[in-house]
Amino acid sequence: MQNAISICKAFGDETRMQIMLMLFSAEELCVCELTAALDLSQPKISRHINILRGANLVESERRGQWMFYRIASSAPAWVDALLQSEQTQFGPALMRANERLSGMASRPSCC
Amino acid sequence: MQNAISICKAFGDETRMQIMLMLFSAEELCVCELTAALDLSQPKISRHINILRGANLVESERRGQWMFYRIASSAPAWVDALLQSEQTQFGPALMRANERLSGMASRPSCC
DNA sequence: TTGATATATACGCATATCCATATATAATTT
DNA sequence: AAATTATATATGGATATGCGTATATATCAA
Repeated sequence: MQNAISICKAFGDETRMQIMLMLFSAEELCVCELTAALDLSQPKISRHINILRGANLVESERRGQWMFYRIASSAPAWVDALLQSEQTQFGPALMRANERLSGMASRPSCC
Repeated sequence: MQNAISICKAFGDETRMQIMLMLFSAEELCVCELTAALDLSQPKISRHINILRGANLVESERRGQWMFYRIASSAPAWVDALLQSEQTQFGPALMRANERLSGMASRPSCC
């Protein structure tokens, strides 16, 4: 499914909204980075990321042992507008998440 | 609640998406018009309209025995973009709904 | 007040969703 | 191959959501 209803269902959960907002501001993150940033369990992140993938909201790419996720380029334009608008509302929580991300030990530095 | 998560939850259901699309194209409709247009039971329409109201997506106004609903002016801009985009996808179904609405006997002709 | 029409809500049930925990798979390193 | 790290999935249980039917409330007309 790639229709608006599935997309809205995907956005209708705080964890998934937070994941999307993190990907929106960071371009690309792996599961362990999201786990650290949002201070949530790894299975929880994986499970929710999978739902976002089912709604075609994120694309994945394996690089070594890491799975990197980013917002799908095929997402409708209003998704961008939504995230832009929410970035403001979620401000404080997002700040804290980004601080945790910065403070993360041994961040997968890419290749 | 008036945040994006509640709004997305509200949009994450086909009946509610259809109601919103009808209101988007018709400006203002009462429950019995929605019931006829979408060919759904009255309690079902009422129940879903109430959820839309809880998400601050619609405003209501009683006029005589009828309750008229329209899309809330306070809705975020991306809601408009979403509906505009969905209007295209839902095309055929919306056409049929509007035909049923036109064919409705004794439509509440206002005031 | 009685009856008719429009709308809202309550109830019981089926299904979906979310969670925490445990475990499986996959890539990497030694 | 064995150990380690990263990620995905399975399981059981709690809560939420949606549905149909029945009923309550509200407005109007007579």
